[in-house]
Amino acid sequence: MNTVQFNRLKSRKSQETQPLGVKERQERDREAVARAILDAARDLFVSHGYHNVSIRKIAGRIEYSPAAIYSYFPSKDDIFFALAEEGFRLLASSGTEPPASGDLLDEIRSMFWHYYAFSKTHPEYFALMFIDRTVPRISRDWHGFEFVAAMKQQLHDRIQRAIESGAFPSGTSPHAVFRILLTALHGAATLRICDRMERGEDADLLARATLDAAIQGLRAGSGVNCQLSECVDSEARADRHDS
Amino acid sequence: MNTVQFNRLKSRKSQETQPLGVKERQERDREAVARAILDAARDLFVSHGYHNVSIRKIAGRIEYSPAAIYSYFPSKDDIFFALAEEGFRLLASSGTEPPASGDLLDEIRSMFWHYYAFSKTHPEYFALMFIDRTVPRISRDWHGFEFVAAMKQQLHDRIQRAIESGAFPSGTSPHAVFRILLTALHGAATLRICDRMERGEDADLLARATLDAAIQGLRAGSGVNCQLSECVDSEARADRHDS
DNA sequence: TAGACTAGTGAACACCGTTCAGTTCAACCG
DNA sequence: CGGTTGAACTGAACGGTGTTCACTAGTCTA
Repeated sequence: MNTVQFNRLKSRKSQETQPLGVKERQERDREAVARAILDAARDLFVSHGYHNVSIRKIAGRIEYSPAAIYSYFPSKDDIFFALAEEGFRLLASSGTEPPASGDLLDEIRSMFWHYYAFSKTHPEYFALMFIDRTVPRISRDWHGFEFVAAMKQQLHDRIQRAIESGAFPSGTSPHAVFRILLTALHGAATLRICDRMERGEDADLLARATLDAAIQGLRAGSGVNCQLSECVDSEARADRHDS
Repeated sequence: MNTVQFNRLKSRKSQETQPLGVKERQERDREAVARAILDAARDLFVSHGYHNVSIRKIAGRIEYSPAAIYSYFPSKDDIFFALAEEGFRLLASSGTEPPASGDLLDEIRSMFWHYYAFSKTHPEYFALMFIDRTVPRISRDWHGFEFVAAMKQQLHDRIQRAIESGAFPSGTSPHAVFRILLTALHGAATLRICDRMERGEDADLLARATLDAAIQGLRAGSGVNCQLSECVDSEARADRHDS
């Protein structure tokens, strides 16, 4: 069953024939159970790891039968997708506030560092959001979250200002800086989470060194004009019109 | 059953009471079947993706019962570990030959690029080797492969020579360069494989830009003296004694 | 109060990794 | 040659997975 059909099923009885309050209470009940399912799923996957979460265990924890879950979520993947959205919200909500240290470059560094820090404090969320390949919807749809776009915009703006202040060579694409730094840190984060560090290697040090090297390289003029994606074009054009 | 017990089981009948040739033939047969199992597993996992490989499907493909597999491999994880080793051998065998272009920096760049190229030509191998979190042995044991160490040593040497030639600031740790560049490219490779690129983004361009930025940053002196891991110490000391 | 509708269940289906008693059969020994 | 051994292999099972569906119990509407 696809999501459209499922949503139709959820609100099949939408003619307002009930006295006021009944439908609302039913809706509240539904939402409470749905939330309980997500809470149980989150508990399991945060503490026991992201595999090891089964429909039956979730159902057991909320004392429902496994089949009941399926009238709240069309599939296990959708539960994980909802958790991923939760993760993105978590990342965005804790990462939007820059430290306002005065030094633009330091601010940028610490905002990117936040991405890596998130991978440490919420490894299971991070794995689900950025590494998992079993829930196709995540890789397809995560760019659609508006709070992710907002976070990205904040970083873009700050990078733009850094370019204007001369921290990066003029003509540098803010989006390219954004993607390159994120990619570098993403490497460090995934190496750590997937347990591919060398023996005795300090993950934080490697992450820091890789981020510093990438920033330094960009300041030195690497990738100044590279057009990494189509949307760079439009965003860059918009930026140019704005300023 | 652990591996030691399993190996003992494999060669339990090792008293030479048979006429010459019989034991050899039996051993050859065993190896042929083991190879057939790995071939079937590889076929399935290269073409149908790394999940979607089940013992029952492997058994079906070689027309054995699922239980038969377990007298050749102690568990499914061990089959995947054998495939991962195959992958590391593949990566090392195709990556040891540097292009000898004359420019040391270009040689280094292209040897690292080979890592990223491997992630494109053998995505399932790459995912199993560097991303998978379900087969603990891989993350634990892959550093032990001697051909991996050899490949690493080659890169270390080349980086060392680049430092001596002035391409990187003197005092730069070859191991730090190695890890930082690998981390940066690893980010690009995993973003691509896990399908977390932006819409319309060119993965190769991002990888190239990230690698270039990191190289440029290291040339500019970022991370010159950072000690990323314990073995850096010993290796760096050995290097110093060598030269 | 009769009918409609909903949430929830139990049982089933088709998979999965793994184990084990039992069969088959080639190789060995007397 | 006949009997014995032992390895290879199988079928069936165990406990697990995601998912579906006929059905029940119970609440709300008319």
